[in-house]
Amino acid sequence: MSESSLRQRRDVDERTDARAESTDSCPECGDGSVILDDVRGELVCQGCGFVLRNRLIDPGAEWSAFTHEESQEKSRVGSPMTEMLHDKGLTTEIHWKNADAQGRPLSARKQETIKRLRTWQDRLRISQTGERNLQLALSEINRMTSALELPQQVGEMASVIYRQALENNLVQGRSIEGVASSSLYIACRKRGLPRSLDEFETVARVERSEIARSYRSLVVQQDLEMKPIDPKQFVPRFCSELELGQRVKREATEILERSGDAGLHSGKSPTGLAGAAIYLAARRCDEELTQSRIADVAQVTEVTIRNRYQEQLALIEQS
DNA sequence: AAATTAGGTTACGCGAC
DNA sequence: GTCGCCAAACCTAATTT
Repeated sequence: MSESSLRQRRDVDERTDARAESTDSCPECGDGSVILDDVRGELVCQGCGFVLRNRLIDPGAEWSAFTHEESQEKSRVGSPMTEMLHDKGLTTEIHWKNADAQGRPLSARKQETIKRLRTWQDRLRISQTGERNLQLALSEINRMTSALELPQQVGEMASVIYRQALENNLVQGRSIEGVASSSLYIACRKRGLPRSLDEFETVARVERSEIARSYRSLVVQQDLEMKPIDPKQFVPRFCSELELGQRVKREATEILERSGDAGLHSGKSPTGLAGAAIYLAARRCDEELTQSRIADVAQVTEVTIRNRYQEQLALIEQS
């Protein structure tokens, strides 16, 4: 028996849940000789051949390592799959640097070879129709995700939305950047981390109206049911930008809760509503906050803050 | 700083073509 | 599809409290 099969045997023993199953007795013939066939991924009875479970997925690494170096050496695992690269990060990367894996420079002859390989690699990767389109869109999504300081997950989601739009020929006739922007905009809202169109405009390469237009068509054509933005979702972000306490945050959320129930929200800009609620909450909590500062953060004018503030104040006071 | 006011801009829905 | 129009929300800017 070779060394590697010895190691495999030990791996099986280390999989505690698998071992627990393997000590169970077979429901068919009644004796206790159920074993794990880790090549086929099945639990089988040695006596009668009955398969208890198949298609088991081994959640562990397929090798064992006891030191960090060993783990580095044995790992054949690459980067995780990501939606944010047009090939989901699965094709080969050829580094731009003319050096081998140890960092030594390549000979002139080798450099020529690598250069040719790079050319072919690029052609292979981008050749199919639509791929160029996708690549541009995804790098755009990637860029804006970082610029807006959004978690990677949101970018991944936006990429999925964009792929679907592309499949359904919705990108035709409008700009790639526009559809990419609105994909991210939709992903933000779906994840409950809304960014206003104004914020998008500052990082996008297209106008606000264009983002809005492709947003509309995406929502309508793809049957993405979008609920209107809940102003409450802006509260945590605005409060932390203004370094306001937890009390203000809670109070503001409650105010929005109530003004929403009273039907004060329809048609009004959610950032304005959130801003006014925070302003009102800060006053009630005796925290320092001018209209001009909150207007700045919420990206509406002081006038809007005032108007919403008055409405909310009237509602709070009558109770 | 906050409020008030006036006048201009914009996005949106709707119907006509 | 797009043109034209409307009403509401918001904006800017000037002025007052």
